[in-house]
Amino acid sequence: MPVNKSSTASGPTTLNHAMQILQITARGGYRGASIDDYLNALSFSRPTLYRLLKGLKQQGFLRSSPVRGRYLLGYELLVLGAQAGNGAGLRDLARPRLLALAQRWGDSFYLFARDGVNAVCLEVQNGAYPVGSFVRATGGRLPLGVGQASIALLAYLGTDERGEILSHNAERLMDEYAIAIADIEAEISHQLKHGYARGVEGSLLPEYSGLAIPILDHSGHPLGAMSCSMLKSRMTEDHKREVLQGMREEVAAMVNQAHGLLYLD
Amino acid sequence: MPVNKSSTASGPTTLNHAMQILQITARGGYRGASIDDYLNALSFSRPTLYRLLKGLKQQGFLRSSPVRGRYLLGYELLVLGAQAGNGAGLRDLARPRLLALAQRWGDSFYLFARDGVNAVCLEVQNGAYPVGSFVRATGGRLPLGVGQASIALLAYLGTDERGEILSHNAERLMDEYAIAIADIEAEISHQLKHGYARGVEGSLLPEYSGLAIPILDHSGHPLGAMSCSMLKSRMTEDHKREVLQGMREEVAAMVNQAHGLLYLD
DNA sequence: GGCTATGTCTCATTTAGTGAGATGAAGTCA
DNA sequence: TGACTTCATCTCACTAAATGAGACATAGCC
Repeated sequence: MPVNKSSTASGPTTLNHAMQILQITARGGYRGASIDDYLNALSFSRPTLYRLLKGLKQQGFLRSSPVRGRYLLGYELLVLGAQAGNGAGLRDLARPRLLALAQRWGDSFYLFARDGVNAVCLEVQNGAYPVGSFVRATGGRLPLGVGQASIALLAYLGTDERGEILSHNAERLMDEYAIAIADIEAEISHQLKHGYARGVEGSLLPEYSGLAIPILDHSGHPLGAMSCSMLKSRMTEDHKREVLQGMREEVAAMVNQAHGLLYLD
Repeated sequence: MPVNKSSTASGPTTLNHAMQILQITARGGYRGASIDDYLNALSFSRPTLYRLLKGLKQQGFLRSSPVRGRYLLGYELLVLGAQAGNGAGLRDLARPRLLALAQRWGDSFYLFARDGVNAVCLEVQNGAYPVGSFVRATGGRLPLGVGQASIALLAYLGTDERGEILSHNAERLMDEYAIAIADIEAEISHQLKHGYARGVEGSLLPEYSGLAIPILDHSGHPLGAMSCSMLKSRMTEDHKREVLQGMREEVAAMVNQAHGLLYLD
């Protein structure tokens, strides 16, 4: 199967080839990809494949698996990824705060940012209580609309932009998550009215519930969202109020710290 | 200044150019890089630079900063990086165990893997007690020789390979960390004799101490190392014994789980 | 020791990326 | 508002540099 039929792939072909290789490798998970995986999915010749594999290995973007003939993603990606997740310095600011929240309340707390039509998880801190979540770890990506953090992010975008995103995601939201656009819009209203998001109930994870609040810059644009997730049975009114309060305090402190850093040259 | 004079950069030039761009961007931290940063450090023309920037942006490897004319690392790197850190599935196996250890003992626990002449941090779980560490987060990299996890990794490599790594790192270890090769070798002996590593005391972080144990596959090769870090004052004999025991149990369980997964096709 | 699949090499071909400079677009500051 | 600076794109000729075909080498495996 082709790698990503929707990618319009205009740049230098070598670059596209290289990225396709990385995507195919990533798709193999911890087992990586084999030569045949590449050759089946790619449109260029074997020597070229090997040339690119070699180049990517030298750059640290790939490494060879202990199993001969298989390739894994290289640790350079991990290093760059760690940097990438720290957009606007948000992650560094959030990490200790998520930890504090998780330790205090025992629930699991998340930092999300917008990534095009998706929400991407920049940081997770699990608490002592067991939890189910759409993302298992840093780097997890969800279509905007799924999960409470999505709502918090969507709510503070321009109406037109939000509309584009939602119509782009509509089919996927319905098919994969059984979430309707109208319900998302209702929750966005709730977010705007009450200052926090609850997420739309879809077909997945029915026994879990969550909360999210946006992280806004001085001009009201969303830098990210902090969210939490817990078993529904834990979400009493009292607990909800307490956790929300805790999250609000941490986010307020973060934004304070951030204003000293952001947008400065 | 040039990006990386030591990298022999042989593959397709476009690929190298692209990777240089990513490295320069990463070097800018959360502020990213500006056009001039690129043009000063690179050897190709401005149109080419823009072409590559465009291509990298389309692939999600870069995104433009809210500040016009600056570029940040893209979230695709975060996603791939998360995958890359899960080599052999180790990270997924380790995460809940690190969390359990951190919650139980309050210290900070780490998962490391070897990355050439470096050790790379695949996962961190901080505990309730404050801690100083060489790596602040996932993706942190240290020259092998620094930190207790390094010792645990080095100890189970072949003698010749270990020698190459150490002589490669020797200068840096001395200059940046005030660590001598002889001391590292002494700690390696300790690791081999007692089954755990303590790390070599260098010039940095004198008030912290740590422990590490290797994660070995069936043939005795190191897949990674689990380590912990704590204030020296917390490292009583009792606490040390308990924590070591806890780590050993978790690692044993991990390896058990892993053997079902590793090297299978 | 043969077998299969991985990885490398050579070389002619020409695609496809490149540079120089001009042009357009987007902010910025007076 | 309008001049100015810097970012970003475009055009086009050029040739460097990536490519493909197929032969060759190497490693693991039975």
